[in-house]
Amino acid sequence: MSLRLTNTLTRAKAEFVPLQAGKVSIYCCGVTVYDLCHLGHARSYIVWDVLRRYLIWLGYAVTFVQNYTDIDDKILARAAAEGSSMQAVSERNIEAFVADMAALNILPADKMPRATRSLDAIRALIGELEARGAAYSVDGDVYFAVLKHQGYGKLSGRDLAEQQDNAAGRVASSEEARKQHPFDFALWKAAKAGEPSFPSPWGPGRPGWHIECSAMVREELGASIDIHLGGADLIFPHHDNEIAQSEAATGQQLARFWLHNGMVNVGGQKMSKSLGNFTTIRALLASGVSPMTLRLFVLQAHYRKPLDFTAEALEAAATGWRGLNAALAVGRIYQGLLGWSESTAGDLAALPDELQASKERFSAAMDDDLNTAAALGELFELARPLRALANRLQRHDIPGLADLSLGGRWRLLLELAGVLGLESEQPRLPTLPGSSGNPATSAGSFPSLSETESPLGISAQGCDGEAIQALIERRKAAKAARDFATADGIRDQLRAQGIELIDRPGAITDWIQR
RNA sequence: GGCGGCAUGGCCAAGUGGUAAGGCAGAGGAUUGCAAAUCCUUUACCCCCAGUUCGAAUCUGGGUGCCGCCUCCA
Repeated sequence: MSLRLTNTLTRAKAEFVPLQAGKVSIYCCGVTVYDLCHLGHARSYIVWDVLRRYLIWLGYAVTFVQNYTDIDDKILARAAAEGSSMQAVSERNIEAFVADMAALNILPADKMPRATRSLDAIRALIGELEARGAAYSVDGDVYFAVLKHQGYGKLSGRDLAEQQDNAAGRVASSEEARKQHPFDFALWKAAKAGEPSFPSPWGPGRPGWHIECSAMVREELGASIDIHLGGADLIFPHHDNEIAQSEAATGQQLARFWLHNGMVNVGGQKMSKSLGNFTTIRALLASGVSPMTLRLFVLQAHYRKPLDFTAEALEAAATGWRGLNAALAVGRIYQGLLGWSESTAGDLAALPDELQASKERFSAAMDDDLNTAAALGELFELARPLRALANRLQRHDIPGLADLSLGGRWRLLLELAGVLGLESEQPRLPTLPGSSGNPATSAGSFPSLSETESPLGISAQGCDGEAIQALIERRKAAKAARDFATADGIRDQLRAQGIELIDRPGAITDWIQR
């Protein structure tokens, strides 16, 4: 088995072979930091995070570089609107980006260059292009001459001659007059009055959008890299321009593999700022959607296809994640009872045939152009017996020998889920009226099972377990009196607060936080 | 107009020549005072037409519908 990826450059799946054995260099187009990230960004960076995790799992040493575009018209506009500076807007949104990515369990890039800190490399690259005759300057602007570059548009499949007519009229006429060809694009823009600018051989100004990526790739990873990532909306013109700039300067192929993710749609239309149909990552998380639910939602579709964002689909992902989470968490919650730990529960080097086959199906799915939907199917299959075990333990059934032998399955599930960046989440803390608990003390500990506390151990974790227990006692009394209306009322009341009561034999009632 | 992509059960979504994964929702059963959870069982002539083939959701041709890019965009 070997990893095969769809390469936009050839529009075909091809076996992935890195330039240097055992090493993979990846450049991922980052965000323009003029605003918060939305679900479209989340999808893109989740799937590329999975690509990266899978390559690491396969044993590659991966170097992952992702840029911040912190010079841009929109950032300037935002700064002007709020009376601050380009730098202030950028810093704020970079901070938000880092927090959002961390919340989604996306591994931070190895290097995160910024346009404002890469100006030397940018100016040097523009200078080279000019010297080679691939670029020309007009009144402080510098443009790339697309006609001078053999094969311009090869990524998007655009033909300059055919495209010329369509492009005419789409560009501001004043700018068009200065260009030799309508598709020529700015490498350097002369400063306008009142805007921040940087010195250059062509006069004060700032870099065009595309050039920063070419410069950063070369500076951080070299002339030729293994994989270049981005959203499908970047194919043209951004990536075509990037290829033209880099290859005109170095004479080498910029990237061997170009991977592009599909868009997130809302009501069949692309989520975008201009349509106003976007949901920011933090708004979604603040609404109670868990990060892992979002990952599951994204990974249940193939990365190249459009993904429709609906409340229903998200709800389905949330329910699905709850089941998967139960299986992932069982070994940790009942560690004392089962004697499992992540390092000792079963030998992953000598898996029984059934689990070995499962692992191979997972790999085969991932090898096939990151078929995460199929890989997830395998995870759910692995999880089923573990969910059943979790349920029995929740009801205080004593685990038998067959249950204990599920340790290897649990560890395998943990490992494969980890490749997708799915990790079991601790139950969220209940918030009860009058609760004065201190959530800060609750992290990380899962008490072992006992007769006097909830099996999930939440009663000891900073919420008002006594209040809940008192209600449970009242309900128990009501049930004994066959006053089910009162009993159900208490259960409904707690449910509204996110507490689920579970009756089990012996007139014992457990509760867990949803 | 040019380039590219997609159409699979109520919803989401895998599946690229051999009689349709998985998730959600639904139905029946076990369990339950009722729930919740769990377990078992169960729900598809794969947009249309024609063709290739012993055999097609999967290949070819033609339709129809939808989406993305061609301006900033993950």
